[in-house]
Amino acid sequence: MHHLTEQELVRRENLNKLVSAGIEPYPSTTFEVNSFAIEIKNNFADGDQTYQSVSLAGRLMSRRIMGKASFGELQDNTGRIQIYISRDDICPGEDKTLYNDAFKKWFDLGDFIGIKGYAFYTQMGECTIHVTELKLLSKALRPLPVVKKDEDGKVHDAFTDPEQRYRQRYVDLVVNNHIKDVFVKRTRMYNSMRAYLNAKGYLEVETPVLQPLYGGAAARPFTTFHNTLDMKLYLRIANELYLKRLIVGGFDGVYEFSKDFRNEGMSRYHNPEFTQIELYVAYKDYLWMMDLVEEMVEKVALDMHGTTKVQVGENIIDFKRPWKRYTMYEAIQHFTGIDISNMDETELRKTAHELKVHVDNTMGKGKLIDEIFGETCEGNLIQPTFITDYPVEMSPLAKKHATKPGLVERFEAICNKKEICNAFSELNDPIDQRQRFESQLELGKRGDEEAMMLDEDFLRALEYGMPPTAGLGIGMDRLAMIMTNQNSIQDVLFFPQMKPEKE
RNA sequence: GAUUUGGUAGCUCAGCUGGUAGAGCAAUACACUUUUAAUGUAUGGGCCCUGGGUUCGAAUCCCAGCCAGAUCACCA
Repeated sequence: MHHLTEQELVRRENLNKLVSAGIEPYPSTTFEVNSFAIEIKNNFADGDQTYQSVSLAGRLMSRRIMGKASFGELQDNTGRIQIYISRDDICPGEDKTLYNDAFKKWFDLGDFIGIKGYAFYTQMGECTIHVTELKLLSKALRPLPVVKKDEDGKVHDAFTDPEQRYRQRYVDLVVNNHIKDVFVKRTRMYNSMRAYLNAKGYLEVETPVLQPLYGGAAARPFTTFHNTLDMKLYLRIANELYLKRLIVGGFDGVYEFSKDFRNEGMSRYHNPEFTQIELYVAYKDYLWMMDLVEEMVEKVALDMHGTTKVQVGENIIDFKRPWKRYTMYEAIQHFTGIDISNMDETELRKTAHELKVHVDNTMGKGKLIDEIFGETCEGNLIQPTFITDYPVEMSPLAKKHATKPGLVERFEAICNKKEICNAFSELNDPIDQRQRFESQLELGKRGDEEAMMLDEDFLRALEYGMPPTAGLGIGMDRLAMIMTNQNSIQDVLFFPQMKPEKE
């Protein structure tokens, strides 16, 4: 129990006084709500016979007491509306306790109240509820930050400290009502994608979070332990290998919104747990998948904003199809003027030095190309752009390119300088897949902590035969950042991971 | 991890080259029946992040640490 502040003590005293007066501070009750703040404000016109018997519930967020009458603001799920309370309306009899003592002294800002009354316009022209019945629904024992707007609309005492906002998101949501919009939009984004994929007939599935072997991506995992099985388990870093098993099993299209966990650094783009959607569709390849991504993301933008154009920071990003497409070699040539498509490792290393790209001796050909691309191209790609045909060394789960040796059939979509999706024609040749795993094991032995594990059961599944399959992963948090114009992943997660709060 | 900025009342923040801790809002008390950042009068409220040091004296200067933000590098 922390030390109580003066204001917390006052609120506890107020609670006791309410109880003494026979007013239950936490009544067990339902309160029938028939209207909402913003709905009334948007629809009520002076003189209308509508909204003459309304019932609302929410927090009391401000109070202006003028003797026997008071104004205040009630904040419900939709927003705020002014309320007008006159003593003799809520206390028609001799007993004025509810107004004189309870409302004026013992209620506090932040308390949940239920009101009944009728809408009207004040002399100042503000849509207001004239309260005829007032009921305390739940007492608040801690003071909320009081954020105010002056007559020019300028905000005072804004609750902006990011640490407090993230740690006490409940306060952030109450006080900074616009924060809700970000999360409502995020859910709308999920709904839009679900609707799109369901309409195509793909099945939403669930696969294990606790995995005896982790796989499907290059990343360091979290480990945990199962007592009864007496075994080490990993929290998944991707769900790719399980979804492909389902394609082996005969589903033509499966997808999963997957909460994944990676034990790596944190930044404004990285949270230890994050969400991806992964989609696998049988009898398709990566070129087909590229069309799907364009179509789906364009639809998401339309569903969320009513237009394909989305403001992100200082840029307007247009998701209208078709998006630009470059092979990785073309992109590098486009932004540096250098054609690296026929270079060997030595020439690539020399080129990297000339371009002032930081490389080291452990890097092979594929990694060198990837570094050159990342340094010279990514930062230039604001509008959604597909980059295709990656070096095979970087893509142990992707199918070798049908016509281009050393490359795989893979693409990423880059948008606002960041990767938003990664997709390929899935490697379904079990012998090739085993060799790729084995070269990953070699990397692991050399100290690469992100190297993949060899998954015998996954190979067994492939040996039973997997149809040609296109696979896709989209970082939902990254996409949400773009679609809601937020600068940090913490702003699109309700509860971003934080260090423990000190006492 | 590197660089950098910050941590003072419930909230937002002042506090200069060291000299008794400040404002607005919130809270408490009183007044006020159409206000709206309500108003007026009065009142209370502080481990100045933590620990060392310099000094007669530290919120302030120095060192170390903790926490957080921003930028950069790597994984989505």
